[in-house]
Amino acid sequence: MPSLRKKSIPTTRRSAVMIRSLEEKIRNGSLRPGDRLPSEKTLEKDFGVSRTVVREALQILKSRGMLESRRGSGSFVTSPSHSTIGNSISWFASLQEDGILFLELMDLRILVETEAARLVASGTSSLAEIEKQHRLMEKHRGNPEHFADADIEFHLALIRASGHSLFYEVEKGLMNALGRSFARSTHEIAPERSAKVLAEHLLILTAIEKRNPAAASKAMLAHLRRSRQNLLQRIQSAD
Amino acid sequence: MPSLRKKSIPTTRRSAVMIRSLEEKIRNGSLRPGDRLPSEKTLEKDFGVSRTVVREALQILKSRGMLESRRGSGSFVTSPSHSTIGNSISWFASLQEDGILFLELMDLRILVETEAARLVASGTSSLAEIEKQHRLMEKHRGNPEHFADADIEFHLALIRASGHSLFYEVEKGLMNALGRSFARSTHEIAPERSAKVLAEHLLILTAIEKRNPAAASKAMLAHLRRSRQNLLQRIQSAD
DNA sequence: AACGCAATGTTGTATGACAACTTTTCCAGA
DNA sequence: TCTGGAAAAGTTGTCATACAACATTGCGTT
Repeated sequence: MPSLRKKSIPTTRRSAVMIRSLEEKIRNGSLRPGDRLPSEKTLEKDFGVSRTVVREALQILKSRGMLESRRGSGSFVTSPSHSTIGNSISWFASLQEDGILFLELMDLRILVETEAARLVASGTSSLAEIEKQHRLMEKHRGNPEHFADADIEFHLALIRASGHSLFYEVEKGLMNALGRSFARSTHEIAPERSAKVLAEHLLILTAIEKRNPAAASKAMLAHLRRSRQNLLQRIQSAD
Repeated sequence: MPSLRKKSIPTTRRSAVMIRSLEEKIRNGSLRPGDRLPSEKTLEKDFGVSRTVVREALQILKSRGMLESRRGSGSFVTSPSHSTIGNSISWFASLQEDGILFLELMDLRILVETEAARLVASGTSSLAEIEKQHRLMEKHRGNPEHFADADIEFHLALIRASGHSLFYEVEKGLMNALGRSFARSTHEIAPERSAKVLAEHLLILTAIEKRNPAAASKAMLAHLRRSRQNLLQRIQSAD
């Protein structure tokens, strides 16, 4: 059992210098989103490494969401909107099988959405999309699957309307992580529950339409707190 | 989900099925943190693919922080402690050079830290680490660099004390993304400013020590709002 | 038993080849 | 000249093989 702080500084991987170089070029703007990178063969020569290393470096940047490759065409710098935040939140959630982490996800969701509701009510942006999703939910009251979808879309539309791009990215990630394992169990919600959800949504929507930030955030807080409570019960009953 | 079927599904990558399989084994516990994966040669045969594909799959899992490889030894499942949430937030922030995004990062920071302060004050966890960082800040009042470091550590320690692992991960990412462009300009803070920071921190700390959640979150909110205001001014003056 | 050291196992890198797909080029025909 | 379309060239995806760099195992000598 060595593990005694040996000098074993793991020889810097050849791909690392390449990654730093490419990152720098992206950061300082000489490679901008949408641009095509030099071909792998070219990069091979530029950096004096084998294609193995080139592909490894590109792979790492791809899984960070900075690049994407299209077969036959090339590798391109992507815009950061392709939520890698969401992916990492999902991964963060994936390892804990105890439900505690889901509660933590819900905690963050409460913070973000409550603030977003306040922002929307304070602002002047169009509420058409939110109202549309609300009507959709009423329409699909009988269909649990569509109802749940519209529910998610309602919340996402609200955050979009807040104009806060980071909140939106985070929320997408949270929804994704929460949704996967809980959407199914949400399918079997009783009719009286969906009525309750609709009523709470209506409260939020009304407050926003009246441009009342305090009421909007309060209504959202109440709605999500109840959601969190449901989640908690489900987790405890599962143990 | 608006399934916009792209024309011609571009052939699922061979590595994808491998990734899903390994992810599943990690998730259901048949591969646990610390365990060694089968060798690449073995995986080659198990999945019927070339080593290229095996290495690509492993690489993706590595950059998600799920695995690490040691040359000559093998690939091992890592504990999810160092999550990649921070990296993706940094990346999200890296491309926007207009300061708007920094404000958004600050917005999220305000939400998370305000809530964390409330949690710490409500709980019973030890405050030793927070107090230690506070004393460090006082000690380094004259040294802007060390002062800024201790400042960051103060806030991180506070969130650690809240016991909320997701908040902590998010905060680390935010600090990292904010810190880079923020820390430098913070170097030149005037002495009266550092005094103000210390006073505000003391307010927070006192409220927490008195186990007064409302006061703690209020003090934190005031502190960070002022920080945000500073950031805003600096951005506007830079334009 | 303790130590030294070779054999073996594993990941990292290089090289070459072909498959799958996209973009460009160029030529025949109108 | 212009157009259509097929050939050509370019690019990423995958396979196969070989060796280098490093770690671990196990055997044989002391």
